[in-house]
Amino acid sequence: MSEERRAANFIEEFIDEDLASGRYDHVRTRFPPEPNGFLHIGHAKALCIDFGIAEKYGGKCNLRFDDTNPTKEDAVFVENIQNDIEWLGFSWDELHFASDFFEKLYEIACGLIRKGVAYVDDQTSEEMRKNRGTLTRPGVNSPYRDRSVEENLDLFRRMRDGEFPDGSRVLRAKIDMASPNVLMRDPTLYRILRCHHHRTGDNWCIYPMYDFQHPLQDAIEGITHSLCSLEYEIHRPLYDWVVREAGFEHPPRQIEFARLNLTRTVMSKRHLRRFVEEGVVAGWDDPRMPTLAAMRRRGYSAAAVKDFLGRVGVAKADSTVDLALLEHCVREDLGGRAPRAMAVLRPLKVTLSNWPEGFVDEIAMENHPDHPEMGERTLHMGNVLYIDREDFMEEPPKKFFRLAPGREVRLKGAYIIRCEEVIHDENGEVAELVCSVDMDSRSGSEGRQPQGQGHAALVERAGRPPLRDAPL
RNA sequence: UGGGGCGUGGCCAAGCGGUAAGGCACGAGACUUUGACUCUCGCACUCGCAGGUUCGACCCCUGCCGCCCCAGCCA
Repeated sequence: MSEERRAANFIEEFIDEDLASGRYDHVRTRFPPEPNGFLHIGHAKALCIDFGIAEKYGGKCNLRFDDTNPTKEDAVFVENIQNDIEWLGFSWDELHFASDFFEKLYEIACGLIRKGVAYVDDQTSEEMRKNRGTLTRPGVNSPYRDRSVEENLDLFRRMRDGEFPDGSRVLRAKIDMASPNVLMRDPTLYRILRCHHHRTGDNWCIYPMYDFQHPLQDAIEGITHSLCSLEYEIHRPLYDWVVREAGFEHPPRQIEFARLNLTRTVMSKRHLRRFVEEGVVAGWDDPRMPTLAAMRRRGYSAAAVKDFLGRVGVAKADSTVDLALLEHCVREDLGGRAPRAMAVLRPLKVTLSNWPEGFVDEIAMENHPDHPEMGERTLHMGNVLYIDREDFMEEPPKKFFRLAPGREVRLKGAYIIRCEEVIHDENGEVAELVCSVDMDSRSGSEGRQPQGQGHAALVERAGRPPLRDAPL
């Protein structure tokens, strides 16, 4: 680490501090998704931070699946998540699954019970909720809070052995029911849940909660900096409590940053999942989704996505980034190297009145204006073509330089045409245009540019080739 | 009315006591057979508000105001 290197954000400042103070002599981060859906652009931000920080400090980043809630998870998601990470160009050091550590976590839980800082609670979830108090009122201790270590150990073992029905008991941390931080009011560590797990099958009927599993897993993996989003800030005291009570020597340091929000974009996995399940979209990779799979399908490159995330920055203020920035990054990336194609989104029929009968011209169209090596394609032009309705106005305002009654425009790569007649349908809508074509104005020919309006017109836009190569 | 965070231009975001970076968006102009791209110029006398400390504050202190998160046997 060079001394002159300046921290690029507050996370790096913390890490620099830790390295300078000797708290750590290396950096190891982790990206910890729950395999319950596809990764979206918001996850990509966290991913870039996790992997990016490790890379910057010459450290390592692990990929870990926090698969502790089998009711929502599936193996297809773990496979897809790995694909997405690789697509972005990141390589994880170690690959872990929380489920591979269930036995270890169980042992640690027993250790907590022996220390007298965890107990089995028989209250119903309703009773627990009621006794937890409110934001402004402290909670009250569970009547089962002072069970003996032996009884707790026995009960917890029997929970694991499947002697009790789902939801009948939980293992809780014994902290402080009067804590102003509600999360510290004896949080649940384990719950009984009979559900087939995509990796451990039916081996377990008790599953650890995030607040217990996550910090321990970080500690077990030797993570130095556990980076996560702002909503976990209030979990940090509990995170530290768990790691400390479990006796880890070098506790990881949790640092929180603001998650990504984008204008006009639904980023909640809960809603995205609903869209998929209810068929609102065709799938997780439906082009309308904010998932990496969808963006890839739309032609966004990993470089563009990472460039965007880099420009967004890392901070703690809640924010909503303008979608225009993402689009700018994608255009900038694609603009210089993507082959061009023309399309008409809202077609308006144009008939050329003086086009030679039966003549079909072959128009050579460059695939990229700045890259002749990308070659060209051939479009076929006849007496009928389609332009976008946006490129015609019957009563053009001053700054409109495209087609209008009596005006000329050049069809990109082809001829100059003049609007001679506007045909309306029964509703008075413009239905078709009759234009004359200047057969001497073929692209490449000398000189003439459309006069009067001053500019050659862009008549082609996106969907369908305006110079069609097949009858529409 | 509890606790934890955050407030710099339309949207992000630098700034760490010495007199407001950068990007996106937007506006004006140049160029253009993609009105794209590119290029040039413009865009916070001011940093949520009000006091205070200081020669000097966005950066320090005090008090307000606003927004976000937390009462899952989700992560």
